[in-house]
Order: sequence, then C-alpha cells, then structure tokens
Amino acid sequence: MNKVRTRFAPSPTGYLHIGGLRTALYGFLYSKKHGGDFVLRIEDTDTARYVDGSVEIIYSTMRDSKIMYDEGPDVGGDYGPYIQSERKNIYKEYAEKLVELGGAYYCFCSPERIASLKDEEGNVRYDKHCLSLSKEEIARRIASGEPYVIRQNVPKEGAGTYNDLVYGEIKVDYKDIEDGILLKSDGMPTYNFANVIDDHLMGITHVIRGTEYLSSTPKYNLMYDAFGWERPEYIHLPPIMKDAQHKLSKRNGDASYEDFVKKGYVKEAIVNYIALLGWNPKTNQEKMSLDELIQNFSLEGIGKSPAIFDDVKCRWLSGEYIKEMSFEEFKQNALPFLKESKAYGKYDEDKLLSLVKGRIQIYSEIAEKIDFLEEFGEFDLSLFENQKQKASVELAKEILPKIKQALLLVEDWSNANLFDVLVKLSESLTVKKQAVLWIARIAITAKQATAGGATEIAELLGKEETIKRLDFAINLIG
RNA sequence: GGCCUCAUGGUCAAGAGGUUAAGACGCCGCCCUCUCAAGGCGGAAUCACGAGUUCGAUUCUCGUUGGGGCUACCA
Repeated sequence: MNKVRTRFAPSPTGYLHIGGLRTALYGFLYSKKHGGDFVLRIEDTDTARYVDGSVEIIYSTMRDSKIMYDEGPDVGGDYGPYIQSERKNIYKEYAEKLVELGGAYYCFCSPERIASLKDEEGNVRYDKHCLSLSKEEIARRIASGEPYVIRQNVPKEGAGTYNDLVYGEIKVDYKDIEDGILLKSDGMPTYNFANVIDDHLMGITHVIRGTEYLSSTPKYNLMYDAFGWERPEYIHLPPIMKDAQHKLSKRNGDASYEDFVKKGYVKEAIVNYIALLGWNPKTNQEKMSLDELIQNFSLEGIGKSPAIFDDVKCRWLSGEYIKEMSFEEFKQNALPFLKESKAYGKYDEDKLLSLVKGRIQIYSEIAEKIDFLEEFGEFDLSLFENQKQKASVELAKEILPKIKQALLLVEDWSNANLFDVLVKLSESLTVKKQAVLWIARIAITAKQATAGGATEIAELLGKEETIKRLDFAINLIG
C-alpha cells in the first residue's frame, strides 16, 4: 500500500476558523496515525477573495496549535509549489489535455448569454452550447484574443458513484451536474479543477474535507477517470455548527482559533475539544494530548451528523488543562492576563497566581477572580450573617477586636501560621472556627465569596494591610 | 425548486434487532471544606413523527417533518 498522504487546503480569505482547523487536525491525525505525510496547500485561485496576511495566519495558527505539516509553502517539499497561484501553467496544461481527452471543452459564451439560460425558477444550467464548436473555429477565436473558459464535459446520462469512508456509497446522476468551469477566463483554475490536479500530482491518497464536497465529488472522479488516474479515498467530515441551524463560519465572523487563544483558552484544550466534535475515541477518556489523539484516531469514530460547538464544555476542558499544568507553565501563560487585574503589581505574583489556579477555566477569568483584593471599602454589615457558619453581626462585633489583637502578635505571617493562630483563638473563645474564619475573611475582603480563605488572603495582604482593614471593619461595625 | 446528506437527554455522544439506553459537559441535591472553587457521592433529563419487516424495533425499509450542504468564472 502507498504511503498515506493527506492535505489541508485552505483558501487565504481571512483567519483560520474552528471548522477549518478541525479539518486540518483530522488530516494531520490520520496521516500521523499511519506514518504518512501531511501537506499544506494554499488555494488562492480566487484573487478577488484574497485577504492580505491570511497566509501568515494559516502558518502561525497551525504551528501554534501544533498541527504541523511535513510539506508546505514555507517548509518546502518534493511536490511544490504548494501555492496554487504559482501553479497556473500546470493547470492550463492539464486543462488542455483534458479537452483533448474529451473531458472538457472551450466555451466562449458571454455572461449575457449564460444569464439568458435562466429557467422559470431562476436557475441557470449551461446548455453545452460550445461543445459543438469546430476545432477550427475554436482555434480562430482563441487566436483573435476572444476570452474563453474551459468547461467540464459531464455526460448527459448515467451516474457517478463512489464510496466515502464516512458516509458510505454516494451516487449522483450526471444529469444533475452542470458543465462547471474548470479554467476561468483569467487563466486561473477553479477549486473544482485545481483540487483534482493537485491532489493527484501531490500524491494525496486520502482526501479529507467538509461535507460541502460530498455531492460534487462524482464530478472530480470523472476527471480522475478521464486522465486515467487512480481516485483517492474520500473522507468527508460533518460540519461544526454554531447552533442547530447555523454552520460555524468565517462569513458570520465566528470564532477563530486566534480568538479563543486571545480569550485565554488553553491551546491544547482547543485542539483537544475540536477533535471530539464529530469524532468519538470509543473510550471514555476525553482529555487527550496530541500524541494520544494520534494513537486513538480512527475513521470508525467519525460521525455523520453535525455537531454544535459547545463553548461551556470547551471551557471545562481548558480548566482541566490548567488544573493539571505545572505552576511554571501556568505562570508563563497566565502572566499577560494577570496584568489586566487591578491587583497586579500590588501583591506577590506567585501567591496571586496560585490563588487563582484551579479556580479558572480560561486565563481571562484571572482578573475578575482577584480584583476583589483591590475593591475593599464600605460594606453592608449583613455580610457577616451566616447561619451555617454560626456567624452574625453581633459575634463579629464581639470577636473582631480579639482577632486583631491576636494577629497583632503574630510574627510568622504565613498562611499556615495565621490559620493556626485563628483556630487557637476560636478554641479559647469556644466559638466555631468556621465562624471566626468567616468573620475574619469578610472583614478583610468585604466580600462573601472570594478566591482563597481568610488566612490565605491575610498572608497576601501582609500584616500592615490586614490590620488596617480590620480596623476599618471594627470601626464600621461600631 | 432539483440533487446529496443528517436525525439518541439542553450540548458532545456510545449503542447496530431483545440493554436498567453507557460516558462527558451543563443543571439539581448531599458530603467535604477557612467562603468560593476543586473533589466525592447521588439525581433529573434522550431514541423527531408515521407506516411497514419481525415473536420483538432506538437499531432494518419506506415515507413525513425538521436541519445542513451543493446547485458561482467561491472554495
């Protein structure tokens, strides 16, 4: 069997969105699973839709997400060039060859004539008008500089059948396929032509792409057959949806990989999550590294139905990655987000970070989790009330001065020691330790819910600030 | 409109004629806990509909409905 070769062939029309990235990922996983090669090819034949800088975004996104290709425009390879606009002459050559083989023909019809072909419902179907042109006339008109396109010559009868590795047998009647344009009047090929030529010339064995090509694949097979080339295997992927009726798409400005990274999702989690959209590993393990994904990947696990992207679950996975991340790695990734917090620069960085690690799912939650440290001020005394902890305003009024007194004597201002001191205080007062800690924490944070307990926060604030806040609370309570 | 295709809880999904219809996220409850979070335990919640085939259909067939795609000198 031939070495497996797959490709990802995006068009440079903007950022790389999540659906495209998943297609790339599956192509990558499949090739690596089988010890094959993964190729990146840029499909920039539509000059009108080209967006400056998007090729660079494709490169950087794939590198960043670790979906690395063996061959591509920026890394080279034996099957280049890997940018379609640089292959223009190749397409022309093969288009002419296909004309000779009877699989295509020159067409000089004007847009006006095409438009006049509209039926009652407004649908246009080309009528093979130029198929009957004589060789002489074609040569004459080309020589005179008349613009032309090359169209595929699709049989009027019969049907094209192939076996998709995910969807099974697909059959389309040729009468339902139009004689599509293969080579545009500007000399550029359309996707419909270029993908066939390139996939063959680049030795692609498995074509992995979205379902939007499921029903047009028979016309590509017609070309493989006309050229006498071996047809590749086809693996069409179900779409990723934004909701039940909208596909996740660039056009709708939907999330790109970059957007998720900017929002602070763990990169590995994004890749891990999209791997699970439309593919089931057949085990109950969901958190998987790229290597594990390669190991477990199989075509049997690919589903047929559309999958809705669930941001909540993606965040959950991201959180799982953060929890298991080393502190050093976390720090490196979290720092840019930590800087967004009001508390940044005022407290020990590592302590701040460890307070937050394990409490967030995406990095951008960091600021909101610790901003409370800087939001201290007047607060409603009812915050002290807590039945479960047996805490009340009265109790707070009574013990707050004692808490202050005890803390004033503390020299080893560490979480562990502070905790010890307050627990001992609670014992001597015969008050539940939960009540003391609750009251202490409310007094120094003015918040009912905080990331971190009373003594953790006290340690972070430092002795001076802690006492200051206690004084403030004592004052407030009168 | 025509053609292709899809259909299990709110979401991702396993299951491929007989199951108490897995698991995960989310949700709810309880436990644990220095609040929150995490963690532990438990719970609610699904086979779109209608005909067949069969002793028996979530599972097979057909249809209906609904969703997606294609129907471009876009990919």
